[in-house]
Amino acid sequence: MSRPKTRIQQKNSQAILEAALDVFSAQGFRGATLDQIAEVAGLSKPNLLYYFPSKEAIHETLLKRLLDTWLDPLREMKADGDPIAEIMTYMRKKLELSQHYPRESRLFANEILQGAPRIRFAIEGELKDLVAEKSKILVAWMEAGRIARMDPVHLIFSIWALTQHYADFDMQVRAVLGEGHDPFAEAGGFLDMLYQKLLAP
Amino acid sequence: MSRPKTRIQQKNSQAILEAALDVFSAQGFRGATLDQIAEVAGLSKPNLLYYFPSKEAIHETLLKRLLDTWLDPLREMKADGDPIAEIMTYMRKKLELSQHYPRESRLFANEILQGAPRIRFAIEGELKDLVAEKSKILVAWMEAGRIARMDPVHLIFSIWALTQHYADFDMQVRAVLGEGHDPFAEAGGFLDMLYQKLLAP
DNA sequence: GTCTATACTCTGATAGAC
DNA sequence: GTCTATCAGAGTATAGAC
Repeated sequence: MSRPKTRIQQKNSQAILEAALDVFSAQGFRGATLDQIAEVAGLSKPNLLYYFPSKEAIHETLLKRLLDTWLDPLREMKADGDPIAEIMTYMRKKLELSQHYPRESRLFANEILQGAPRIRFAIEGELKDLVAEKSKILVAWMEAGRIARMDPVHLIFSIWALTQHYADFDMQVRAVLGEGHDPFAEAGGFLDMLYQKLLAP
Repeated sequence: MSRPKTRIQQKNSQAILEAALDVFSAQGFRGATLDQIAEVAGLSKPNLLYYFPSKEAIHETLLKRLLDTWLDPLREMKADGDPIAEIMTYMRKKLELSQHYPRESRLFANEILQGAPRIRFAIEGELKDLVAEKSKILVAWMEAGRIARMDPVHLIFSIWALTQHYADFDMQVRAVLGEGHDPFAEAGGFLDMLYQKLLAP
């Protein structure tokens, strides 16, 4: 994708991606239509295809942008910090992503649910490597007796599962809680408590 | 839906639902096509529509069947049992559902991700009521000092999130773990340990 | 750069023969 | 009950005027 040069191109490209994120995350790739995206973006359908060669290309661009945002919090977990604080911070940042970027979370969930046809390479490469790297740090902390011993990869899975649940299953969470709840605030307290107990050496 | 009478009708209806579960769970509602379902079921497309009036009807039938299976383990959690054993059993049964019925889990996940357009009524009614009922039991156990105090609804959410993750994100789990792992066996051990620590009074 | 018009394909559903 | 043929609508993408 060549980078747009004029200000109008920048603006329209952004509007398209923003609209596409709305629609793809809510309807899935096949469920989304260019008509919907064009309407949300305030452009005509052919104009959409002036900026991106295809529906597929829009989707691919979104997934690429997403991945970095998604992995950053884990990248920031450092071996020389306080183990429990580092893990709690990671969990908190993932929960904040769920809260503030639920569309991105659902876009990702849709993609993985369907076997990750478009980002399999990144899952099997970048993501797997990053988890392996951070698992070593976790194991070192365990061996130093600073956190409880457990499978480090499943510990990471647990953080993904527990935080993404609040974005991906938002509809269910809110329906079950009923009115007068702040799901993310409550989740923050609950998960703090959970990981304090789980990690204590 | 009137119940089929002949053996052939029984058999074909079952084959269609089985095939549809395959396709809907992997592709989502919009992503699935009647052609795909017909091919997997070994029938012609018009023949499919002889048994079910529409694509929508097939999907609806699947979701209806799913819901009972999905709620049964929670229904079985009894106030007069041993609190920790009851909760552990519930978690284990949910994990077994993820392991043995991953397609059902993904069908459900697809539906919730997209705002549960077709089962919203059941989420807001049956499911919400069941969770409220079981939350009372959990709170009673907490007040009796038999398990640690915490938000009972988020405790239930945590079980859903942690167990369904292994079905819904199966592709990611396996990719990150790499070869030579049994995700569900490892998850079982990890989650046992997690909930022992979390629930201890 | 943007729009109208349109080509072409896919897909859900129906008609009607057997 | 099952099949072939086919319709109608939706949806992606392109042509070409402005």
